[in-house]
Amino acid sequence: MSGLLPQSFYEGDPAEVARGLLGKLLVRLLDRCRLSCIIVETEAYYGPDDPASRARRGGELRRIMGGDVGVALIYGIHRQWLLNIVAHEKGECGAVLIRSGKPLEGIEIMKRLRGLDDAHLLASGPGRLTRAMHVDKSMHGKPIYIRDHGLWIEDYVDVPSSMIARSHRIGVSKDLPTPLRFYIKGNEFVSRRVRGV
DNA sequence: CGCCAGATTGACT
DNA sequence: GTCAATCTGGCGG
Repeated sequence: MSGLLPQSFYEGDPAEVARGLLGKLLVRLLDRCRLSCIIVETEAYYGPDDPASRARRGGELRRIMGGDVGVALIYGIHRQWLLNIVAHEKGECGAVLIRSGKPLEGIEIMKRLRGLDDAHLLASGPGRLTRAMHVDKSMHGKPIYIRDHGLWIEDYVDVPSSMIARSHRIGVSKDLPTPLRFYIKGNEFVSRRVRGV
């Protein structure tokens, strides 16, 4: 079997993990069918000091974001489920939002789940990606460094740093000074909600 | 207990 | 361009 990312992959600065996830394969097992997307866009979120982080509000999300790394954190907003992976250094708090993917396996199933034919719209956006891969709240809190829950991440390609661009996070009103969105330069499957990006 | 804001999407005046 | 749908947790805006 190919390279399942180990839990240790997610132990590190959220921005570094977010960069490292570009080019990896997000895999979903659904009724013995493999759905997968190449991750092309991510964002890093930190703890209570990050004004855009859900951890700022405390509660369950903060506990999960400060807990075991490599765990799925599913965040419901505006009728969408957003997929995050808990990632931080020891004793810290943070997560990586998976924003966009390029569909690779199970494309016909994804088209059915999305009710769309255009591959460029299947998983280009955090809410679109979760719908295309049938990820919902039932995945919340589940480790993704094992295959037991039907959702995991595998090695796929190495993306050289010259191919990685960064920008400010999309849709946040109070961002940190550091750009924390990472994406593959020029990739057609990156979501485009900001003019000129 | 109700209201508000927010890491979005897609349909429509 | 504009707006509504709908989930979560903090706060009384």
